[in-house]
Amino acid sequence: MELTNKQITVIFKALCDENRVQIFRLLQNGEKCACKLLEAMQCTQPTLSHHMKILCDSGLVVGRKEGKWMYYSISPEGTEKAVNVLRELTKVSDSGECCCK
Amino acid sequence: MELTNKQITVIFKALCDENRVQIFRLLQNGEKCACKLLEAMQCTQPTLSHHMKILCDSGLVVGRKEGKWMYYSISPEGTEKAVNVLRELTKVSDSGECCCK
DNA sequence: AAAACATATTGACAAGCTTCAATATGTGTG
DNA sequence: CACACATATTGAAGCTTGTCAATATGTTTT
Repeated sequence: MELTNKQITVIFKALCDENRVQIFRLLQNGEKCACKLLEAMQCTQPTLSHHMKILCDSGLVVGRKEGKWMYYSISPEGTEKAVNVLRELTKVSDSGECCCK
Repeated sequence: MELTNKQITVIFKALCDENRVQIFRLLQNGEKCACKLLEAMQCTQPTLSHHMKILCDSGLVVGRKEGKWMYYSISPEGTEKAVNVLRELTKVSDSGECCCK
């Protein structure tokens, strides 16, 4: 299953913002509801909602709705996939020399 | 050695742009000089230079100067570190439940 | 059904990023 | 030393992203 360059950028955009990195740290000890995340973060509710959308789009985080609450957690499948993508993309085959040498 | 949130974003910004993802693909089969990369990419020389700077800043790519040529390659140390950072940041400890539950 | 609550969406503005033309720096060559 | 060449830097334009106030949507409670 090959990903396009575009799809790859979507995954890693999750980690391109300090606030979103902070959200990962908050989610490390398990699922958290949006209200708890909002308490811990220093931003408004719409801003948090925006970041959570980007995180979910990346596949690294999954959301689960329960009544009026929204629970977010780190996706083991998503993160495993991200690690594999990173590994693949940075794997060196070294099958040749550059002509300029 | 703990990284700040900011430092983590610097690493993954390397992979937030389609062109830079493309550059990784070009570097996968070994070190390449800037002129070869420029040939393969569809951008101007200053733009490539800018992307290479971001890639080097991330630590995922290293540059080596030889005469008037600049050779770039994927850094095994940098990529290993990035994988570890990604693993650490997305590791779930699951040491508690959210209060809202 | 209305009120209270949690989260999402919209629209606007500011900050940051990508891109290029022009120019600068540094290296080898005649 | 002057010229050609490879790459880097600067400055400006356009696009994208992050942020917030205001508002909308959907859920529970009274």
